[in-house]
Amino acid sequence: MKLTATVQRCILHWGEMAGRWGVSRSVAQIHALLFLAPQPLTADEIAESLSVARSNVSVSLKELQTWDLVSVTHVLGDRRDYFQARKDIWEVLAMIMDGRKKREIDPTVQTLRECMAESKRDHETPEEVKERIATMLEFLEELSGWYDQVRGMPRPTVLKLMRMGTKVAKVIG
Amino acid sequence: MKLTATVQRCILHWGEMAGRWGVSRSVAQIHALLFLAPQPLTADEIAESLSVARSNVSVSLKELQTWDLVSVTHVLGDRRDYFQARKDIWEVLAMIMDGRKKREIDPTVQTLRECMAESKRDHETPEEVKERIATMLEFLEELSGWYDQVRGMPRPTVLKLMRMGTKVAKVIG
DNA sequence: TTTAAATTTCAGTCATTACTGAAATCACGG
DNA sequence: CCGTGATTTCAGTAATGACTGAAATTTAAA
Repeated sequence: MKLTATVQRCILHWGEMAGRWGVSRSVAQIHALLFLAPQPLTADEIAESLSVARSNVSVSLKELQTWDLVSVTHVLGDRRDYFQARKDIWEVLAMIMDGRKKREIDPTVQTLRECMAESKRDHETPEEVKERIATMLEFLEELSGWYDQVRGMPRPTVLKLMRMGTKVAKVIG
Repeated sequence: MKLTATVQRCILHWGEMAGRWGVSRSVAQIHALLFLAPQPLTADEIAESLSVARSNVSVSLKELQTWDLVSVTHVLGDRRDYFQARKDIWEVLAMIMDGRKKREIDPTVQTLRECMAESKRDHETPEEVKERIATMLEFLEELSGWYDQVRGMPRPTVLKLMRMGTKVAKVIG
């Protein structure tokens, strides 16, 4: 499948951003391709379009599926898997945020809890330091709880809140 | 400087998270150390505490300063630089979010704008695809603007909003 | 059950990034 | 402006992570 210049540019940029986003270049490029593609693509088509090894595509698609960003479909009379990406950009962001929270925040909260417990019978560590750890743990837990609450809201509500911007602050005084 | 077991544990965890956060292990460890340290430290103390090369500390501290997470102080009659980290966890998060926005979102908005402009005189790319790019650009711009608004609010207001949780939605109907 | 297409696994290679240590530079006191 | 201590630069090396391609496995039609 030949890609148009505009599409290529997007895919390449996505790939360049990959490092900063904590995924490999291939994963990002494949996601960009599937996100833009009008119809689902087979793994072979993806490999050819992006000039990467077929096996690389396989692994990358697995990762995109663990992020819940890509799913598999089939066409009648064709044994091959067809892959498609979530097209709703809002959902895409939500999936990425969920993933980041799970991978970046949750393990840290876990570790900090253990550190707190451990520090109970630890008489070397200065109180000040223990307190700093405690504060940080509280903060992360509060943030985490807040995120879950917002995630639980219906999307139009969140959008409305966002669109009100600073006005919300005035309304609630 | 000898580190207590609890402190060590925190620093090591921070280091392990580093990859996912898009910084090097050293940068993360140094940040953790300075964040927990009761008083500012010299580069040499840091290098020794963490067993990393002095030059590595130098480079890492530079990076932490570009993130506005670490600053330099001095003590009278001592030519050495003393480094301290922001202790306010809220501020720390804000700095990290600012940095991520600047490095991850802003360049993407920029590129998408260019793609849009380019796609005007591009007759190969299907309308559907162009539209998808446009939608994503709009979304990122809206998100970006919203973030700036919230960043501009006084901290107590944001905290109040967060603590209200889902109640906000009910208040504004 | 056989066969062939489709997919995945994995060991090895390649590329990238992080880190070290020596040498160069800077900054200040004398 | 010389000398000493502090800091930075940078070339080389080490460590890490990504990618390839061949072999193994799975899947389903015949």
